[in-house]
Amino acid sequence: MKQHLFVCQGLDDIPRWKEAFPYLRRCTPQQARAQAGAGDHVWVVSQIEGWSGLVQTLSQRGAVLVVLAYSPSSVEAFQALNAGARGYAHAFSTAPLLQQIEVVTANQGIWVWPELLAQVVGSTFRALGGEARMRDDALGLLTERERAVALAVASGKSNKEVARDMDITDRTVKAHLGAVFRKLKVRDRMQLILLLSQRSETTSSA
Amino acid sequence: MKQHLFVCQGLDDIPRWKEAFPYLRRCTPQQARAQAGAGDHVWVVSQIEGWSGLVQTLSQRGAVLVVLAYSPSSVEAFQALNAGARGYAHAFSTAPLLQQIEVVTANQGIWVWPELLAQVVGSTFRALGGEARMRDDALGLLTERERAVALAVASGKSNKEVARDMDITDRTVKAHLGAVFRKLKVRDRMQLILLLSQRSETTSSA
DNA sequence: AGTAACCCTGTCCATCGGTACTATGTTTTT
DNA sequence: AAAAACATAGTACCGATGGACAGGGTTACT
Repeated sequence: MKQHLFVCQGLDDIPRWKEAFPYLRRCTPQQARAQAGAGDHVWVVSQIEGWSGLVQTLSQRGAVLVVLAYSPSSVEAFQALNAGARGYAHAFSTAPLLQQIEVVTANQGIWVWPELLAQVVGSTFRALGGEARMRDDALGLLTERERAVALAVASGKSNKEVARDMDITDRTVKAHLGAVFRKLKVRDRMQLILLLSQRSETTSSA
Repeated sequence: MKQHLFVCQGLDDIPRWKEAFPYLRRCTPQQARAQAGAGDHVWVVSQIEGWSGLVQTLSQRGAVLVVLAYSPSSVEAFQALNAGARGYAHAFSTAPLLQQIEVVTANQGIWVWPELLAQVVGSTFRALGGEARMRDDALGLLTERERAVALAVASGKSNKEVARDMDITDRTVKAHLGAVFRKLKVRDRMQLILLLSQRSETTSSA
């Protein structure tokens, strides 16, 4: 029989989840690794250590994986999907939404947090489209200068270094960078570098 | 009322489709463009000219788009999804499958031709997922905890997040991280992530 | 002329990040 | 037993970072 496992660290015990799935079982990552099999639905909170490894293992085993995030990000969503998850949603999703996600994933569908959908679709399927258009969705949103700043920062430079290289003030660099963060929906330069390096990685291996 | 439109050129008249959706209406691209609105389900055969433009227009209008292909390809799937389609399937899909797709897309999900999905999901990117794997001289220098911290940080997490995930203080995270920087001879987390992603690239190609 | 978008700069401020130094307890090695 | 390595955690310091807010200058489109 298909079982519903909910993998969390121990603290989170949200009534919403039990409300959505009364037959749901909480368990530790270890238990999930031991018990989950093909056809099972496994919900994983992205706060647990090594969640992506767990997702990868169980999804290869044929389980249906959904990753729940307390603070969703496009980068993490990308990682989740690449690890084999079929869903990526906010951990505070309402019961009806959780049920909706269950319906979708049970039917071979993919469910991604709406705010991130465009981003994730762009970066996930970019690998198949060739390198010409990858600048279009992510970097295409940016202006000339913003793009320059983004690329410089993504290469590991500090704001000051970028400022010196571009012959502008670091205030201006910060201004551009702020716009980049907003447009690409990332929260800091670390996530920016992850987002931007994904394209060269996936393209190079394609 | 939500209507189901089926956009085709004129030749295809597959019984399967009507079997799956008795209330489905066939129409031309022009009719679809004129009639389809928010909430409508529109199935578009990728053989019609300018299908991606149509998909884009209607999806922006709030319609649910599914692209049907006679010879599915990853590139075309990519185009479809980027144009805003929520589904991409084989035109000869069975009636139950079509209904399944309808369920998924009606619930904000994405449905992609399974063979293609495997290709996408299974492709590349083990950069940050493989914490279980012992690899690389660089990470080999690190202790267990240092490696865990390094990988967590390299996946874009902040010190606090890593601390929470590993159930230790952020001071300790800093301590480990300091050791990582010293051992790997990098100045900050930026260079760490650049180093690690560079490594996983070479590893994946090997 | 007016609106908008972009580029540049600035201030203020809260937080984060990295380093230095210290310290305690555990395990392993010598 | 002594030494070394490790994991944890604390304080203190200071620069880097990112957001909020406020401008001024340019170009382009209406």
